[in-house]
Amino acid sequence: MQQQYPFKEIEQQAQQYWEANQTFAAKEDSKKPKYYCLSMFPYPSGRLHMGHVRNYTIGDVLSRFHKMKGFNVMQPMGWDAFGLPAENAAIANKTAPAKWTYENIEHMKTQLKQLGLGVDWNREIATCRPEYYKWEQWLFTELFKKGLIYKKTATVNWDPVDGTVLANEQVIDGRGWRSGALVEKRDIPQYFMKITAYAEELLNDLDKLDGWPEQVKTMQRNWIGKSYGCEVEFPIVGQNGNLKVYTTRPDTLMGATYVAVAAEHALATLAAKDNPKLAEFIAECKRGSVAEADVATAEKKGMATGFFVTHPLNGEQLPVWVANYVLASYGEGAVMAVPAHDERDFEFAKKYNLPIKAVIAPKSWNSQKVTTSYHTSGSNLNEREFPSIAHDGEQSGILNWFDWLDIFSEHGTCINSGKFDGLNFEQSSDAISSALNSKNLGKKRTQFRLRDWGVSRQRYWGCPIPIIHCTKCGEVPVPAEALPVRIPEDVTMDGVGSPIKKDPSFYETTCPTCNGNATRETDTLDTFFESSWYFARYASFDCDTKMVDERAYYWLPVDQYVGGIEHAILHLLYARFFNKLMRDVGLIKNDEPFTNLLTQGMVLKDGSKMSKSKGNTVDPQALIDTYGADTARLFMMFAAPPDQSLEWADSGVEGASRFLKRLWKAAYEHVSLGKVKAYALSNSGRGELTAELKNLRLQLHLTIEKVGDDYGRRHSFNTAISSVMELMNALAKIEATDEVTRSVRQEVLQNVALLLSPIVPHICQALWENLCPASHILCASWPASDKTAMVQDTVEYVVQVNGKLRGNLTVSREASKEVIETLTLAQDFVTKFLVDGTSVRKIIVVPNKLVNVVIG
RNA sequence: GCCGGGAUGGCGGAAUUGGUAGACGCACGGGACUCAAAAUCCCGCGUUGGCGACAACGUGGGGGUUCGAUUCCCCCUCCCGGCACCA
Repeated sequence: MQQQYPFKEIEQQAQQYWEANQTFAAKEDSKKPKYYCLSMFPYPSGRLHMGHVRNYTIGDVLSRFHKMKGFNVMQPMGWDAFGLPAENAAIANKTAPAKWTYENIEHMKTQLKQLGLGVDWNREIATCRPEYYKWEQWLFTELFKKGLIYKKTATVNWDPVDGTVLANEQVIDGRGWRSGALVEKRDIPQYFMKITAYAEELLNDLDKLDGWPEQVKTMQRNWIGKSYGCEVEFPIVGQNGNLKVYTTRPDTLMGATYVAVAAEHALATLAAKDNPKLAEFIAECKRGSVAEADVATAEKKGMATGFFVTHPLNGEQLPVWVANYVLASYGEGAVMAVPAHDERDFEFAKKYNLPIKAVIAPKSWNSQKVTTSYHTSGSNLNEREFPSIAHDGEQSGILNWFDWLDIFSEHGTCINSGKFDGLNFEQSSDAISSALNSKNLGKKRTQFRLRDWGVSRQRYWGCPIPIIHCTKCGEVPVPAEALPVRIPEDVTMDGVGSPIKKDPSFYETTCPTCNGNATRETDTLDTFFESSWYFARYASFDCDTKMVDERAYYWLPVDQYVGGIEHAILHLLYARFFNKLMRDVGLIKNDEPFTNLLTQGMVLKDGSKMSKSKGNTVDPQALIDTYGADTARLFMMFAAPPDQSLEWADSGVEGASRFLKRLWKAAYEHVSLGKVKAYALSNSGRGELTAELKNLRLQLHLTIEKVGDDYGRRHSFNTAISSVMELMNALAKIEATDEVTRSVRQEVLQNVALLLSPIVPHICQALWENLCPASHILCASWPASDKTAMVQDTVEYVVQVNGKLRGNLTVSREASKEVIETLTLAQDFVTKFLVDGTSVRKIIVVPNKLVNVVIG
């Protein structure tokens, strides 16, 4: 054994050993419980970043731990290889996106191998390979035939100067990132997947996902957004037909004072026909990005259309406005505005002097005497008198208008609503919807916020959409035997549009149905398409006859999925959707793809996400070169719990490296004294252990329990490491070299190697070779704790007086509550507080923990 | 704007079910070793007062529940992630 910790040598040897022995090659084996551990595959951006190191180390720790626990583990790896950055790099470097991508994959694969991941590289996939995307093209055609994919127009960001569609990311402050031109919204026909047909199941099945973080399930629930409301129709004055809106607050219908439609709404278009000012306003609304965050934070603007609608219940005529805060894509693209009970409507009404009419009061308010209708043009808006108002027992005569509003976006009791007065939310919703129903002007309806998934992209570096357009036969899916539709890889990118859109050899074809001249679809699929089913392909990575074969029955669902919290909604929802689609075409049997989910936090530097644009990246390669993979892995796992963001610190790496050096040194000094068998009770006939060694063994076996629990249940790798550090600190204090001490030291070191091997596998394998030359660490299983070593004779209690720590009390393990109370009251640090006629009011004893004496 | 998270010493974090706040590590200070430095080892290290024993304060801010709150409830501030074409 070398005296210095030779990390380079150790890591190379271990990695060669794993490769030569195919240590991590996964095989179906019904005798063992399977454990499919999947980390989100990387986009091959060029070099590994710290987020990758963190993600893949977490996955590797869990994989290796479960392997030791006797599971049949599969940990695969692949490449999410289509995407926008390849096109940008290709334009910048004048190379083909494919070449750039394949070179990046080669480089990053080398880097990943240096991390020492227990990955089955035989199963490697890259989504840009025809063997892979052939199958999603096949699924696309199947779903198209089933009617689960359809075409409709959708809005995109259009750069009028570059003549290209821009991603939301490429729109900066409403302008194209390259051209600087004002971006326009443009409607083009695109393919959509009917994810809304699965909305109910996607929502309900969240309840089955006990192994998912609650926050992720909540985000998905809110995203799917099932709401119970009412559709209301407002007859349009002087026109045939009604303006339909959807509302979750039918109880406020009597307070509606105007109706607002999106700029894209048909009524807006109609009104703009002979109203140039309105047409200009609509055009203005259509400038800027389509991203919801931009729309929602924009200043609220609107313009009257000149149309009026009739209130379905009270017959009042309400103006129709075009408003930029109404989303065309949600509900009906039109809303009834109730300024008194909706903050956005209120802000809008104030700005444009629209009436505000309060119709809901908190439950305990005296409704009859409340004056409720005001116009914002009044000069004394901010101080209104509301006579006889009692709010939850509190008397108040004057209310600020803004307080009034604050109170009233919640549910309450109807006021100023005629026959609905006095009804609560549920009652008035029922009564108002049935009133609408009887007039045939509305009904109850559930609504999802979730929209169908637009999968068309006007880009080159993606999977071609397998549709042929024939003037006679229409849209014809490419027959299975003609798949894949290959994306040509040898292209030049000029920055203006997609090369395949200008390449007749790609798009000119014949119709599979009538054999006449036809053209191929030149849009490609959203790259989320590829990442929505790769987890299933790993099980059947080499199957060339089916998308997935019966091996998927064995491996699926994924037992543990690990990836960034930023994927909490989109990727994870699409993958769940695809799992159900594949189930429904008979490929797999499970309902949900990922049984357990661990969402890792970001790696930050100076408080913000490491990114090239911010220039605050730390290259993991330098870290591995200087300190080795084990140090990199140890630091990553030690610096923060996996689900929290991790602040990068160079000095912390130094500390991790120091610990491994100390560990190596401790083993070296021990081994250089010669062989010794690990202490165990069965061969303990060497007399009583000293108290010191007994305590060390107690700590060892408590640590074994804690670390197993931290890995398996808590995923708390940082505390697992710190408890092993404490154990090593305790071991370092023992200097004796007699046979018994050495046997206990051997026991500790052997177990430390096992406990740490999921995190720092290379050094642990080398330590084991030296500690136990006859065996191999990969054959060793997870250690069991020795219960007899953990029996303690005494218990230490914390003693509080009035909740403040005042001392400690050591009692025998069997001491009764009464004995503990008596002993506590005999302590000086308790009695000194018993002065001036005070007495003991109460004694609280928390078994094995704490005594609190309440004195008063 | 909406949805979801987060905030604890100089720093990263610990406290697992309401029960010792600050484990473990970093940084820093002192000491040992050394001609010296690095490395290594030992000691100290929330704030304030005190020679000390000890005492008071202390988990983003304000309120509440409790014998006891970093933990539960209400309100607020700031930061992070997502918002459907970045992946």
